[in-house]
Amino acid sequence: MGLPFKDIVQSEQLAWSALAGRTVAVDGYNAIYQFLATVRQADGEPFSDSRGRPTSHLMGVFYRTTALLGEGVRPVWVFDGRPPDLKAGTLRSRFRAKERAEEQRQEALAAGDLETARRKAAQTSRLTPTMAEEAIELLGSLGIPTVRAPSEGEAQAARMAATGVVWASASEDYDGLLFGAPRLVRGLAARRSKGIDAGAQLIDRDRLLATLGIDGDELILIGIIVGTDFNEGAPGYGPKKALKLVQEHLGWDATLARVGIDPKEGADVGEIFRHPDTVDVSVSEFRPIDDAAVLRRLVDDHGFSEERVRSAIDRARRGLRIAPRPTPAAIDRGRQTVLDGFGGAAA
DNA sequence: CGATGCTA
DNA sequence: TAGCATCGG
Repeated sequence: MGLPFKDIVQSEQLAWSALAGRTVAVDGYNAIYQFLATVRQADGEPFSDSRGRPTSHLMGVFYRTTALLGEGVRPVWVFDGRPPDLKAGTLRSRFRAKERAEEQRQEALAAGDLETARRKAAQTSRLTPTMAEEAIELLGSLGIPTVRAPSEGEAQAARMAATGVVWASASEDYDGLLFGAPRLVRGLAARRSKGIDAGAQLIDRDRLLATLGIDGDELILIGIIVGTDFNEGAPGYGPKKALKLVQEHLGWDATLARVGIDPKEGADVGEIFRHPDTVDVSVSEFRPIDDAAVLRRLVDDHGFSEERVRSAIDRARRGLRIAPRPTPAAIDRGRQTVLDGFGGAAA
């Protein structure tokens, strides 16, 4: 995750009005990690209930979902399954980075440097299975469809966008473009209060490829050169240099040879992006919000303010009255798409 | 992060 | 009521 594509990808501003009525696949782990890192108190401590159980993930999922619904955006939340074996190295280094951040937090604390301690604490966040389960259960009470991906959530979301089950994939990471998502929405979290009708940014994959003068395989090639979750990348190559090289159209093998990436490794990583492990879901409908269940989960179980929860639900319900725009798949079949549950996968 | 309160 | 501060669990 986190391909450094910012410098080579251009996006267009997407107003909330352009998103209203659209269904998007939200990368759940991507979003929840952001919540764990940023939904914190001034002292850097994550939120927790009276029994000490973390609640930052629930706050983030609840308020973001109700905010999106309030704008008329219909989010299907997609969660990771088992990571590909090739991701082991990335997972290991993330684990080490967390350990290092924890040490640095302790040091900063001992030195009385609260600002650094707070920053380091944000980097130690761990997303536990319990957190994911609680988030999925809460989304269920909100009537939101959730999908458990067989492997990478990012790949599953891209597949859903590619098959037209949803209009776009929503994530802060660019990986979805390599997985073939025709539309990627970034910054969906952007606060409305900040700008007038701020909305988000849209990256249209076909337009991007046309602008760069490359094809989908070559986009994957750029990823492999700069490094992905599944390989290290070539030393000395950033996105601009990689793009320039790929634009020479030397071909897959010759390009990898030029940057010194093992052809077998390149082929394996390319295969993950071209044929990721995904399921074709005929995903589910957005059901009505079950107020009592939401109140029980947030207010009774975790001590949320009933007034705040009720007002967020009201906001969401107002947005749900905005007519859904048919997804591309629904248009293909000439009828409204009906999404169902967990796509048949265990949740 | 997103919601709410306070201030001018 | 826009813009900033701080609260939320």
